[in-house]
Amino acid sequence: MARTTGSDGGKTEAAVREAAVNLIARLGYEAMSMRQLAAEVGVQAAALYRYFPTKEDLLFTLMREHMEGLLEAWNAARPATADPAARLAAYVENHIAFHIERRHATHVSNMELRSLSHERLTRILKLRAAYEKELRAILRDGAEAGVFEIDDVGLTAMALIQMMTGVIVWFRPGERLSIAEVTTTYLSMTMRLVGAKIDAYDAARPRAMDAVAL
Amino acid sequence: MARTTGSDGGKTEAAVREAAVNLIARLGYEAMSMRQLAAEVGVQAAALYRYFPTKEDLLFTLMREHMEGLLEAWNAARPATADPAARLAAYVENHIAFHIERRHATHVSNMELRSLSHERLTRILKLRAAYEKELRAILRDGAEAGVFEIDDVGLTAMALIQMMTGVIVWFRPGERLSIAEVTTTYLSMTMRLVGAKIDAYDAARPRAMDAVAL
DNA sequence: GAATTAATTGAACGTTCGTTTTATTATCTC
DNA sequence: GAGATAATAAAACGAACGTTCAATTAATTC
Repeated sequence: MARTTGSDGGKTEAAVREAAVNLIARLGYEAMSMRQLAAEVGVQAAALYRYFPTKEDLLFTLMREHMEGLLEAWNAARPATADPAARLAAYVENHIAFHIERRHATHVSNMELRSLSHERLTRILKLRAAYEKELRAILRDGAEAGVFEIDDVGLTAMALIQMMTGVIVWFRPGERLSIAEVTTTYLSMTMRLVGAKIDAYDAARPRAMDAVAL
Repeated sequence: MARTTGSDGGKTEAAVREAAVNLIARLGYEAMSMRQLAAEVGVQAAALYRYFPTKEDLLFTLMREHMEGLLEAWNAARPATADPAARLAAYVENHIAFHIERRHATHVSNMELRSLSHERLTRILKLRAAYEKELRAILRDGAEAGVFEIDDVGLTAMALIQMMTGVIVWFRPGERLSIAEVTTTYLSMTMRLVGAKIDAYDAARPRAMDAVAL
């Protein structure tokens, strides 16, 4: 046999990406074989090489698009205001929503970095650094404006990101807590952690503005 | 050749364990080959099987001993007092000190769980659950006593553990910050996060007790 | 110092891996 | 409907994998 009826390169590639994210998240990059991935897609292993020249190319593509998607999501969600508390709240909300929605891709991007070549690792880490820099800027502005109480901006940024990203380790959709409840709790923990002077969680929500004492 | 002069089973086994932790942390369990590990120890691959019947046995042994060590360290560091803030401070200090000291082993225990058989995975997760239960008990006591302000004990415990364990991702001994500085900052972030009513960091240190307003 | 035990080597086993090559068939173009 | 192109199957490649086994030598025992 050769080309199968109804075969479509676009659909196959999309199916490969989705299956790869799930398989790598579950088994790990090294443990997933190309034959396993092909079987999941319903295709022979050789067919995968029409879309990705090597296994590492596939991994890198998944990671790069995940990180670019994260930066794009933040650029879309970034509020216009200069208020550090409102910006921090938006950052937290975007981060948690994005990571819960893409748990598997996040797992891959965080756990499989060591399987990339040096050059590609550097490119992914640059994207990550750009994203983290945004948080540090918010924390620095808040600290300088006196609305946050922060010992060490860099260290606090890392602590917050680890805390927020950690959600994907234990969160399972449809269990005890909803995404909204988790986000609310993480927001208040974040605001307390940075020593926010006002109830910035409410202040960050325009519809609740009038109820907040500024 | 066969047995080499000066060869000693005890020393070889210890060398295997140490090399395995470092190699698995750096390359990942699946990516590390038994031949690579043997070369690191200065021995042939077959020699490894005198000490560990399979590669997975080696992994499991490293993980189990790491988790047992963590529980033992906490049992040794656990303070006698009932004061939640003091107990929380002790938990944070012990957690950070232990994890920084054993960065590589922690990496292995956190990242390679999926390479364990179901039965062994369960055993490791039980040890982890026992350790996390200790933190939840502290948080619950503090919330009930009114010295902590906590929305959700389980969620706060997970957030704190993720935040604290995250230290091993970016901390490198001998760089900008010392272990003591990191611990101090994490302690104050923790106390703010749980809404501790008093400066529990100082309260947890007997020598500073008299300076704290109770 | 002979017998026993401990520690290791070197070679080999069967399997699986990522990848390549070639052939074959479906779909599209005109 | 013929020709071009896209999408896949099937088979094969050499390399590397975890593991086993027999042989060999060092250290220990008596």
